[in-house]
Amino acid sequence: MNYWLFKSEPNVYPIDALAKETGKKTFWDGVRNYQARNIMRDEMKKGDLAFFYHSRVQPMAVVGVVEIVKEGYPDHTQFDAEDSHFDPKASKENPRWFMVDMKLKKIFKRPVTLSELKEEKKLEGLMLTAKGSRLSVQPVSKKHFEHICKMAEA
DNA sequence: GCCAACGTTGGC
DNA sequence: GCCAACGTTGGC
Repeated sequence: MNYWLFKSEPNVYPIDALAKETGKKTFWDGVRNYQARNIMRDEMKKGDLAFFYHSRVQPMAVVGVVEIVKEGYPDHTQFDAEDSHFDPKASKENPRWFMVDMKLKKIFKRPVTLSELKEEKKLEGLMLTAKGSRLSVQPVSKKHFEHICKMAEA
């Protein structure tokens, strides 16, 4: 079992929105970065857990946990000329972009803020806090995942 | 709103 | 296949 982290801007899609989805799950469309795509297409497995991180807006923090409920499949927005994520080079026979389905597991009562993540020595090597790291879907080690969960409960 | 860091594109 | 130009991300 592997662990991950999704970034989201809360003004676009806050964690609260996950709880309101029909059937309590949502597809994570719109990712247009090859590294992130590869992770969703090839590496994420059903049952994997991931942090949900709020970026760009204060407080920037890990705000909860989601579970992967469906493995990588083509992101339909790439085929839709009306959609802002439309990709003219993608076709249904040859899709370029993939997404997964997730469902909410837990909203932290005490979100773990970015500055806390940076200060914690045990989280050295965490991709999120690495300089210049912008990947919107990224891996988290088991050790780091568990430690951040502990921080959220403290 | 700024801008550093990074990713992608396209001319050569 | 290089790399300049451009676009985007995301913390500050």
